[in-house]
Amino acid sequence: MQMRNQVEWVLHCCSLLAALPEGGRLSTKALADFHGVPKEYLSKALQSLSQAGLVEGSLGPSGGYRLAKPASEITFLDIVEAVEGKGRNFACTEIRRNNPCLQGHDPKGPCQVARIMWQADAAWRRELAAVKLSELTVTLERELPADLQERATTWVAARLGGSV
Amino acid sequence: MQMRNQVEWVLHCCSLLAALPEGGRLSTKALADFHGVPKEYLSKALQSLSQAGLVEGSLGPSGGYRLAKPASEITFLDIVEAVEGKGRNFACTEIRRNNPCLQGHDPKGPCQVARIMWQADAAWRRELAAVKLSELTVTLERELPADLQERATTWVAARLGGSV
DNA sequence: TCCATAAGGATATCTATTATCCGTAAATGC
DNA sequence: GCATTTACGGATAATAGATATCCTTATGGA
Ligand code: SF4
Ligand code: SF4
Repeated sequence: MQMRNQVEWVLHCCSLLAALPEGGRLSTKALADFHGVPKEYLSKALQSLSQAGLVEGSLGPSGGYRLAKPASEITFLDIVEAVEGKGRNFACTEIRRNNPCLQGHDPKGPCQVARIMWQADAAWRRELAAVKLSELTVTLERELPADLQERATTWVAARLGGSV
Repeated sequence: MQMRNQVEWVLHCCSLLAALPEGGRLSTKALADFHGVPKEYLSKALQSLSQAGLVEGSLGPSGGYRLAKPASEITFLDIVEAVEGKGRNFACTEIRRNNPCLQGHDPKGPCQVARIMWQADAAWRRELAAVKLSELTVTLERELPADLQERATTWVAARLGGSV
């Protein structure tokens, strides 16, 4: 039971987008190069973010992605669910209905087993919902020594799109 | 990101084993029939439980499984981890090392992103660890009307192994 | 007009889950 | 002893899901 790699990718991407100057954008290509992941596949993940209303894509040269709302209004849960889906991590396949000696019984609603598993799932989501993207101030970049941090900034600046 | 079906299966199996009379056992076949799942594959899951020290198997006719310790000393987390593994649900693939403009930097330890994801994972496990198998008193069976509950009891009794 | 880009459909590749099969060894009853 | 029943483990097949690539379309900017 492991999350997709896309989750790690988009978290890094969002962290980068959040650090962009006002009005700036980054293209899929730039994001893919920066993180060393396949561009086409990352594109799918970014489209998921876009459909979830977390980022906005724009076309044409100097196009690319930017956050669709302030980083303080985006939570980790938003990002994770955009890529991973909102489905619970415990799926009940209703095996109780297969029971040979209980045919004819039509149980209504989930049982205690499912309730407990879903409660744990809810705790996980609650934890993620409590962290805003804007709180991710100590990102990959910020944890770097100053010189490397600047190198990254100029690398990004050289590829900036949008109306900066 | 979904858990295996085996998790649902073994939770039901443990619930059944916990309700067994002292010294009683149930074979893989009985457990598979009761839940309507493939016997051979369920067997793998039960072997996982056995290796985790949660249940004890015994050979020969009237053999089968029983809990290896009191239901009050087994948590949901024990059961889930036995089948699903102890690995975290967020795997860091260290994509930060792919970064073209940060070569030569050797980051030590996980970043803030990973820490947050792992914290949520920990919350999920904490929730599961807080529920003992013995607290699962309102199980599938107990939520049934009395007549069906008795039918299930006799069905199980007819297949009981061990020294009852 | 031309190019760079997001978006989405189709499809291939790879990996993990699900499932089945068979052989071995131990316990039970005869 | 002997046949039967069972857990256990290895090998393998079938299926679903994640990963990755390719191609087409529409749009915005120069
Ligand atoms: S008894 Fe609970 S876990 Fe089992 S199939 Fe029904 S709802 Fe799902
Ligand atoms: S920066 Fe964090 S999430 Fe990204 S690769 Fe490193 S440890 Fe993993």
